[in-house]
Amino acid sequence: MSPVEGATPVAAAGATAVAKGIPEATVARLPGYLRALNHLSDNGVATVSSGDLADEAGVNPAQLRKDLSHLGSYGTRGVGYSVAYLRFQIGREIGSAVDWPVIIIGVGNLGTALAQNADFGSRGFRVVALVDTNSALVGTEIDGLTIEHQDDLRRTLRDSGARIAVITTPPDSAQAVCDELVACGITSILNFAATVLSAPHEVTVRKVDLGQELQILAYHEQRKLDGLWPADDDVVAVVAGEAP
Amino acid sequence: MSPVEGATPVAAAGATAVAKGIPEATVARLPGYLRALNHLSDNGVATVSSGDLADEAGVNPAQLRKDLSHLGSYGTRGVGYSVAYLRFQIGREIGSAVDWPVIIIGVGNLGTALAQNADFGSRGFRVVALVDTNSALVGTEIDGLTIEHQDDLRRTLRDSGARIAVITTPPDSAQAVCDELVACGITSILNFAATVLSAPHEVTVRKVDLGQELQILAYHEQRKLDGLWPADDDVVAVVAGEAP
DNA sequence: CCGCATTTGTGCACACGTTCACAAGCTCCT
DNA sequence: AGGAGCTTGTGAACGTGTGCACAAATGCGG
Ligand SMILES: NC(=O)c1ccc[n+]([C@@H]2O[C@H](COP(=O)([O-])OP(=O)(O)OC[C@H]3O[C@@H](n4cnc5c(N)ncnc54)[C@H](O)[C@@H]3O)[C@@H](O)[C@H]2O)c1
Ligand SMILES: NC(=O)c1ccc[n+]([C@@H]2O[C@H](COP(=O)([O-])OP(=O)(O)OC[C@H]3O[C@@H](n4cnc5c(N)ncnc54)[C@H](O)[C@@H]3O)[C@@H](O)[C@H]2O)c1
Repeated sequence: MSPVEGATPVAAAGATAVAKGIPEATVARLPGYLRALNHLSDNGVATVSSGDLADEAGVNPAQLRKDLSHLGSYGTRGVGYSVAYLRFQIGREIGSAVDWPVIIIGVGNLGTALAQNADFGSRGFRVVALVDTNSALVGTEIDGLTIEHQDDLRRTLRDSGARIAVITTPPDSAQAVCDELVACGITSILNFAATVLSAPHEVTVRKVDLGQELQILAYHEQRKLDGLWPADDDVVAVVAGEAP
Repeated sequence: MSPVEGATPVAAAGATAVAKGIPEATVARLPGYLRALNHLSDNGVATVSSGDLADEAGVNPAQLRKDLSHLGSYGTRGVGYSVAYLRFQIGREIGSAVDWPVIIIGVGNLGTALAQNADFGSRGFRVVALVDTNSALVGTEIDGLTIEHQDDLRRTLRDSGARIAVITTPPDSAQAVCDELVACGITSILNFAATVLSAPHEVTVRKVDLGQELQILAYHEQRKLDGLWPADDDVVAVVAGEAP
């Protein structure tokens, strides 16, 4: 589309896309597309059609094309999308080009599992700090990272340069931890505690509630057992990550 | 509303509500209301208005009322909702009245954390079986539960009576595990592996992808850093769990 | 017994998200 | 060079979700 576009995908990179307004629903699906593209790339696929990519990502082909159209026209009619180029463009758009530094607050069962999870690295994130209040934990190491005390949060944040915080404390402490993080300038929080966090509107807060997910499953399971199934014909295979 | 309504909420229980069609978006919020109600109940609150409950659950009051109206008319105009009664009704609707038996496939970092998580019990779920392929793990115990071998899946499912399966295996194995579960009659699956699972449409599959959540956060964080913030005035504090 | 303050339940309008259907554009083959 | 066969990008229809605004209903105090 641009006058000169080399074989190397990097050439035609513009500013951060349309600069404004990618629908939230689209943003929520872009990571899925990126994962699908990585998978295809690993298998040596160089070009992919919207249909095939949509299958891999588990969405409707029209939806995929509309989503991608919000980033720009990166496909070629009659051919499809260059896997490498599209991967680069989506990666740039959602900021997976850089390695985001992440801090984990609350190194219990879940916090430890997250800290040891190798998956994060391949997705563009790096755990750079661990914080807890339990003095028995402070000072010990996980994967070469020393656990710091919650009282030193501000210093730990400054030293590590973390930009995204993950809260894995018990629900009671979550709001207090959130307030402290916000006071220290953190504006992106992922919360695993089963509480609604209130934060200033410029702070992005996302929640992952396992219990909630199970309860939604239980609702559907109960309906099936109640014999209301398969009374109607609508699709029930639901894949959620954000809201349906 | 019903002619005779005793102090004990159990009296007026009908069939499974309107029997059909509670919007999916509402279903996704009901667990949150239930949690809020439990919290209020713990604090000795007996009656609550839609405004207060909405605050606790982090939603719009009108939304809350509309959601609840799908279950029936359980409030009293001029007064509000009985915490105990509403809790009972929502619990019955989403099936949290019973203790759902859960099986966890893949007892690694994450699977172990989930198995040890006491939260589940209080939300109406009980881990009744653990399965793995790693022979070093099979036979060992976690919280009094012996880890079974994946090859004995069918027998383990039958013996434990599990109705909901949680997949915490590496992504490569997830689809195979899913297929086996479906073949054994499981119709509700929660998947933590970063893959899109394909299953028959009568099987409900939900996905939790931490990497995806972080990437969505990273997108917003990048926009803030890019100085596109606070250029516009719209709300950005997003709380997700399902999808929008 | 009546009027007032309060809160629910819901009709309605709007915004957002999804899917269809098709013109525009590309490649390849003859 | 030209047409056949695909595939993208997008306008338009449709469906779902959200939030306002208000009538209906309840309790209370005088
Ligand atoms: N483990 C799971 O599988 C799971 C599943 C669903 C939800 N959750 C939720 O995730 C959260 C963590 O779960 P967990 O199993 O790891 O709990 P956990 O009790 O094992 O760990 C909590 C950790 O947080 C630390 N902590 C407490 N207060 C703190 C504070 N103010 N600042 C810093 N650290 C603090 C504790 O010392 C402890 O190490 C809980 O809210 C739980 O409900 C966990
Ligand atoms: N640990 C985390 O915090 C985290 C975060 C995000 C995503 N995930 C995802 O969750 C999944 C599990 O993560 P983890 O850290 O626990 O990994 P892990 O490697 O620690 O555990 C995986 C377990 O699954 C078992 N397993 C492998 N194949 C199996 C099969 N066919 N049947 C039964 N069991 C099998 C392995 O023996 C192992 O015990 C992965 O897909 C990972 O990407 C984990």
